[in-house]
Amino acid sequence: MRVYNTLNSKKEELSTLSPHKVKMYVCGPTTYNYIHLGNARPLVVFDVVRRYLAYRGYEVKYVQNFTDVDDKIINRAREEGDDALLLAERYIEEYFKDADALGIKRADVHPRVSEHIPEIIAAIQTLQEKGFAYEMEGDVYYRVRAFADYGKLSGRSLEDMLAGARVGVDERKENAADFALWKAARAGEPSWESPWGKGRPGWHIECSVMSTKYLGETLDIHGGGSDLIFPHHENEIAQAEALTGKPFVNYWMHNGFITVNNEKMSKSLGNFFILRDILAAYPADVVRFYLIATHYRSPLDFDDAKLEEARKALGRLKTTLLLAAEFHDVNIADSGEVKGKALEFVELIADYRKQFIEAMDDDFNSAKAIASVFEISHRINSYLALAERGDALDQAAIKQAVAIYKELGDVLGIFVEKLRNEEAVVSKVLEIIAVLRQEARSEKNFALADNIRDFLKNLGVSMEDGENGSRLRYERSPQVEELMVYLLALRQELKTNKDYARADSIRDKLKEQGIILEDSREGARWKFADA
RNA sequence: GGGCGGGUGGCGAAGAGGCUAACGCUGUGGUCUGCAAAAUCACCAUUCACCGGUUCAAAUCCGGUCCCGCCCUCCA
Repeated sequence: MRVYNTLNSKKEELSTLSPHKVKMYVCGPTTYNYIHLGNARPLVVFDVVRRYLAYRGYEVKYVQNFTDVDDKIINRAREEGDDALLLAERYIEEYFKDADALGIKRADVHPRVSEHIPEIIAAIQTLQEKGFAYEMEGDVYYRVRAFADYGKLSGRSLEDMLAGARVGVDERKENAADFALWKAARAGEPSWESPWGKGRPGWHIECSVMSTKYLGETLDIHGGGSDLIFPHHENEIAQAEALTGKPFVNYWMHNGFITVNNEKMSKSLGNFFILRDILAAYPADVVRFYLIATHYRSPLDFDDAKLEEARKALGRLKTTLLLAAEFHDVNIADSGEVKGKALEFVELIADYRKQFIEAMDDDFNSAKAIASVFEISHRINSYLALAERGDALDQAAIKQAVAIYKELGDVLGIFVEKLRNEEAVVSKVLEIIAVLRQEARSEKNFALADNIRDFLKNLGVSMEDGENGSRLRYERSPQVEELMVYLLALRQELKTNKDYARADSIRDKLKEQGIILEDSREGARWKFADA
């Protein structure tokens, strides 16, 4: 398994500290707002990395922090007249809603800065004792000159940096590149007692302290967006390695940015899209698919058309699941064995799984891996087109192929059922049925009208005809499934009677409500348009 | 100014010395179908920003040119 390591700009064979175990840390968000799409990329990317490592037999310990003490949070809280820590807490909760929707597995530990102040103070003290830090009027700075390897991650020398550094240099610092470990408290800010007086931690120290606390002095993998390479990760290395004298991280992984019109999506440019808004318009698995259909290190340009394309592509993959489920017949005994043509087919699918693994083994190339998933989808569809529903061999072959297909889909996390409001759907479908009956009545097609009323009655839905149409009352809400089964059967009857106008009208009305009907030789199937 | 990364069909996107340059979207034609959709079959880059070089062999390596993005300031 090979991993691209930012430390030396090469793909390297993954060799973990302990066999079959991975210690992994990913920089989490500063929680002063809802996360935007750019924040979502590393979440999804490293979630896939984590799932894939687990799939390959690694036991992964995954830590992701929350920066809940920071200038941004303090400013935001001040604007809103809120308490900084409470505000941060609130957005942590919102963060989890988004992450859960995207199918991101929770980290084993989600440490927060505010809960690690003593450890951070102790670390700064140690740095000071070792000569890597100095205090200036309640502020503590890291002495970059003292760390010989400074710049090894970002590939720049201290001299390079000084040439460019001219923005707001604090004259008190020994060196322009020195960065804050501890900031003296200003009025109205959250602060903690320390040997340097009241204050709070600088941004970079938290990650060094919390990652090593939960994962040990050396980590296998540390991930984050590539905008963190400098200065954040460079500083993390300087701090952690000065503290422990050991290598901090063996593999540094960085994801590329999301751009809008080829400009980086960022909070400061203001061209960002709140994930919550995107999720209101597109299912989470589509967003997830969009994010991993491109290699994680490549830039990814965002616009609606891209999501639309992802929706269609993923829809194709899901159709295969639907077709296979339709084909599956519980009444046919499955010997579990396949031979002949069926065996060849299953072997072909297994071969694509091998290709999938090869792609993912090569620096988590999910874009390439997805190609194998499409191949499998395609092969299953083709096989299905010729398969016999009553054939035990075909049943077994499809079952095995689909198992592989789902297995790979789950590694990527792209086959997620959308949670939906069942009641809302039911009332929409009921409405359609009611209108249908109304039309039948006005056309004096009482046989059909009564048929509908009887069906509803059996479900516990009563229909009371009044002057202005009919009123629906029901004690318990019927299932979408049973309504659809009925509606489809009814429509089939209409089709048999060549009443195409009415049959098409049903299809159109359902489509308006986000339900797609597709006729096939065996009958009709239905699905949600956004599933 | 310094440090990175990139330019592949109509679009998105893999490929990093040698199989017909994956895969998806779009488009075209056929099958299926009452129609639609879905599925299926077939077609759609002699060519990988440009110029030169290395090699039996280059989209892939080397040199140069032209564009584009990112970092050097909070940012995933």
